[in-house]
Amino acid sequence: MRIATWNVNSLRVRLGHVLDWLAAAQPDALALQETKLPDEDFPAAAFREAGYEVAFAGQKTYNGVALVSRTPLTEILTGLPGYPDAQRRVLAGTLGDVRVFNLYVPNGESTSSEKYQYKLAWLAALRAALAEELTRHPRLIALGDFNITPDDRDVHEPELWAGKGLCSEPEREALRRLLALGLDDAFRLFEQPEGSFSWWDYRAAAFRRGMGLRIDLILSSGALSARCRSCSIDKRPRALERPSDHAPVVAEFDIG
DNA sequence: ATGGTGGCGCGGCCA
Repeated sequence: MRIATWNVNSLRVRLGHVLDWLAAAQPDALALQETKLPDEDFPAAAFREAGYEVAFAGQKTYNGVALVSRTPLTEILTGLPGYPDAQRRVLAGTLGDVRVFNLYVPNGESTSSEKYQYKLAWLAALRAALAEELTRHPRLIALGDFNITPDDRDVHEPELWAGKGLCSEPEREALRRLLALGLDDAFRLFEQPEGSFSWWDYRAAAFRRGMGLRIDLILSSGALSARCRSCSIDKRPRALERPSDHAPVVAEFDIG
């Protein structure tokens, strides 16, 4: 199974890029974040014509997540159980015997922001939800825009980012607590080039200058990590005209 | 250079 995640920063603007990428990369499933579309505007027909089923949980202007997959998802869940939230950030479903969680973790802004407290509370609720799901689904993948750099290898200039939002110790600790449930950062199961990032600010020519962060992650439960054959970032779409500020991340698992 | 760019949607928020 080939599965990918991509924060597209408006599916309306990026639909062409996404369809082109699906045709080229041929994933079995793709998790999208920041679709920024109400459900009535979701371009389901375009995906079906490309041979993909769709599930989505969107809203106007902000947030919004979707899963496109070769076979339809079952047991679809939106949101985190016990954590009422108007922001559409979670969409889970089952493919075969694999439970898939598509996540758009709150950005958190700066560490002094109210949004940062929301982010940490949200991550605690996510941890509880994943812990419960893992009791029933030993094969689980949680992927998406985590808005957290796991460690300083994932930061272009760690001294500049030290302690700041996306790189602060409480956020990294929250991520480690997710991993402690029995999940692996699939990217780090393999040797990777230095300076591997998945997001580059639109400003200051950050992509051209290689100034990015790795905040888009694919976490796999141990049962799947043992079958993970590769995990990589596809930077090519970030170099297109009018790109998303994120690149897709892809993992391949020997299952099925 | 305490800025810069982009999406949404038309002023200001969010990333």
